[in-house]
Amino acid sequence: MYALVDCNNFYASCERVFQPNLIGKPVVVLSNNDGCVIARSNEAKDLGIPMGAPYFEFKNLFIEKGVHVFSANFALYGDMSNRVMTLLSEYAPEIEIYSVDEAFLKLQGFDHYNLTDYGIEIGKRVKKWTGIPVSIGVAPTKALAKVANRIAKKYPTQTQSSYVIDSDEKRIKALKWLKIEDVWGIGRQLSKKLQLKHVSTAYDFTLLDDNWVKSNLSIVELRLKLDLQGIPTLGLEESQAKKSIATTRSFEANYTKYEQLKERISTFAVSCAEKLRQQHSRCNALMVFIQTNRHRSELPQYHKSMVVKLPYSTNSAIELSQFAIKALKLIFKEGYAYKKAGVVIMDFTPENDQQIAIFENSNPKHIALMKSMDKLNLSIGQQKVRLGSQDAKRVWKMKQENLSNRYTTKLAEIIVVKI
DNA sequence: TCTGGGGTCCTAGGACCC
DNA sequence: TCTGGGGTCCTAGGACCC
Repeated sequence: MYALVDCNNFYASCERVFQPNLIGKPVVVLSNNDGCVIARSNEAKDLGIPMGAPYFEFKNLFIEKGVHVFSANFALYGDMSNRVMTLLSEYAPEIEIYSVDEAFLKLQGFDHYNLTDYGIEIGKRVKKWTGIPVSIGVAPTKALAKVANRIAKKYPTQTQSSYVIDSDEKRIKALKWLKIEDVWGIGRQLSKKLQLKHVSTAYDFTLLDDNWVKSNLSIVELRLKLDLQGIPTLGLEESQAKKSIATTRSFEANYTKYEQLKERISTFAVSCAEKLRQQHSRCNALMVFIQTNRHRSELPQYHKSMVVKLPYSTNSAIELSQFAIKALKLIFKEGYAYKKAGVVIMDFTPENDQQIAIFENSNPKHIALMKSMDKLNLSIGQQKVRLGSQDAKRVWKMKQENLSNRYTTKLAEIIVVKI
């Protein structure tokens, strides 16, 4: 059996751990730049606030309804996530951390356990030790565990939020209840396509012909279908090194000058390089993109990206920044108001089996230099040591008007309890 | 005025090989 | 007049997830 443990309204719940007076009240968390809503407490959902709601459109409603608003505090959420995952890994021999707020546990050798009770026990422990409420779905396959989790979330009883699908009757009942567009792996396009075939529930989907699914949709949907039928097809995935790493941002204002974008692109490349060194890889290609504001269709639009194959593999911030700027130079056009840009690095090779190129190689001196840079930034603060091409005067700032403290990762911001 | 960020996988089609 | 068959690799674009 697989258990899917999912934190309820994760970011909103993280904020509530440190402001328990907000329990029972509507809470939302905003994206970077305080752009749009990315997490909502149940009370906020009940007010009809949709996922992705633009803050500026909903600001008045928030004030009127007393919604508590937070800017995204990813340092806090990341740390809280680690705490939850560490705890969960004690409850099963194998665990797949599926996202920041979700994990699959493989419950092998639990034949004599009451899995509903086991789920409740996990939930209680996580709540008590981290303050985060979770829902738990248990079933013979991953896709069905997702379904069970939805039921646990939707119908929590007073003290528990755990549901087990352990018979075919329960499986069919659950699948008949679940709308096709709510199935894990069926997004907007696929559900539209399926509805044309008169598939409106997950159960209808499992009745389709395998060949039809494979040839009209794809192998992915066929695997999903089998998994929903109770035939384990999706296994636990091992955590592996990333295949691409991205740093992209929307800007608070529009940028029209090349120099402004150059600074941003350089900083993004430096940030990618740092993440790359953390996983001990080098990259062999990078992509740079710039784009205007797609929400301003009355303005001239321009989207452009460029992939650069590197002449040698590297994880040096200096070299990646240089290549990224070269690419930017080629795609930048005057006369547009740029709103967003990013750098994506890909095609990784391990740090320590570097191919020596014939003509050009990564500067070997950068290895020691990057080590020092990482060490300094780790001890004195992020981005304290920067390249000359980066924001020397710290002009660039993200809009974060309602940022909470980094309670768990910054000593100066630790929670104070008055007794 | 103001609309996020970071990933994965699959498919189709083109280029190329013998 | 007549123009094969079987592969691999790469890329762009699209779909999905959180």
